[in-house]
Amino acid sequence: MTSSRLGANFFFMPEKAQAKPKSKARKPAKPRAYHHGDLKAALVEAGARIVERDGVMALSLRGVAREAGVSQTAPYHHFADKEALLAEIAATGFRDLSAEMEVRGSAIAGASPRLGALGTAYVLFATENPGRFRLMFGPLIGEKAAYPALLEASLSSYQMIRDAVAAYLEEAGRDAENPEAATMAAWSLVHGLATLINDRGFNSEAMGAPDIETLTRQVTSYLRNG
Amino acid sequence: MTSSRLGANFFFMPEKAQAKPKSKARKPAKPRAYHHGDLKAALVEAGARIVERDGVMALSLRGVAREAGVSQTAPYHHFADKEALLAEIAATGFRDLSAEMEVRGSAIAGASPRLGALGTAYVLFATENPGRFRLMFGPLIGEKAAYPALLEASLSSYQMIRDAVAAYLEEAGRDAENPEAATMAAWSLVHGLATLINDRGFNSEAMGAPDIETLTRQVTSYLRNG
DNA sequence: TCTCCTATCTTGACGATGTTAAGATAGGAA
DNA sequence: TTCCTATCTTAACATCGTCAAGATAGGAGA
Repeated sequence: MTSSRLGANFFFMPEKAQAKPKSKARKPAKPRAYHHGDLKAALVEAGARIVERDGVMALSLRGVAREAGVSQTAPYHHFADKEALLAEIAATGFRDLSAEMEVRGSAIAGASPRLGALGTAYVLFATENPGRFRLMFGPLIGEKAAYPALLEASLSSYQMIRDAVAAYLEEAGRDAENPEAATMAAWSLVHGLATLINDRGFNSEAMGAPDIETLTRQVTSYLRNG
Repeated sequence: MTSSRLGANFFFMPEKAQAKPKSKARKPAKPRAYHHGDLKAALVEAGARIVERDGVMALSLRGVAREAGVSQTAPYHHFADKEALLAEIAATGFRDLSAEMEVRGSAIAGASPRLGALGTAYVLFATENPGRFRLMFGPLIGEKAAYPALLEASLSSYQMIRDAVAAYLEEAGRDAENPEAATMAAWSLVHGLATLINDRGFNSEAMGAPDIETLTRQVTSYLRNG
């Protein structure tokens, strides 16, 4: 009953009626040679494709094998189990995230706008790759630290943000502050924003933010203005 | 390679070696009467119990039925499918979240500390009920807006935060600002923090924050000081 | 060049899961 | 007391993750 003021524009509201992909096509893409050139990479690629096309919950090991045109148990020669494949896909997500932050941030001069660019890159990556983003932070991978490649890639992303935050603090003459805590605040803000956007937690237009970049700038500005 | 500076204290690192619950006990709790008094509520309760005990991924419809001491297809007389059950469990999560925010926030006088109390309540709820929290925001429930009870409960929680933020802005003489955007910033911050804590995104002790309350206060303070 | 070793890939099978179909039961309305 | 219907059960199906055992082929050593 307390929801009447906001109406249908906030929180978990569907923006449009969206048809489920479902894609019942079950054709084994291509009959390949007996020894696939680099099946491991092909499986990761196929898995990422499925995750973005049909969603995280529609990702099955057998489905990935089908998409790669290979038998159902072939993946077990390259991954210990399904979770290991998911971890590898999630790792590519962190690598792509880092790359996108690098692209958007490296050319910018001041530490403050550079930090903002990283935040924008973060939210944009999340909204453009919602499947992998959910894989990277969702519960499908139980113990994420158990996968070295995933851990390495995620630490690398963290490090980029941390360095940008530290530079920001230094530029502001606040070297004494704990950069870890400030990093956590910055990361939390963009991460929460990305998560809420992906879950359609709210309608960005109702906030006067026409696109995600503007919205991100708008929200992150609160970290400076209070 | 960029991870050497932070070492093993950040991001997806396991805090302790944690044994998996696994609980292989398969006893049908109790032989009940043919017509269960209120099976629907019992199923939701059993599901919530499993989700917190064994994790989100270990939650199966058949398992919930077993826990409730009922046949495997009995839930279908109360829920359309598994997702509908999950949505109901997630809805109880939002209701409990709202209740905890109410308890921690209502007694506090000023709008600013009250907002801080809500944030603390939010993070505490997430860390004390990680299973349901992951259900509430994770990918297991695909289209969350399709479940009226879940939508209603989540909107109610949103409303509480929004009201607190609006009061905060008013107290600060900033009525002109868009409360939606400020709400999004506040929500994003605590939501991201809670998510990252639950995924063991970092070690709170390394940041000089002995407990979650202190950590939350520390991180949220950046929203005021920049 | 030929042999054979082994990583790679296959088929076949098992238990568990979500879900549907069809039948049994019981509590209350007529 | 009769019987209607919501509630619950058993049986079955396709799919999933995973293991076991066998087939294939590409390259190393002769």
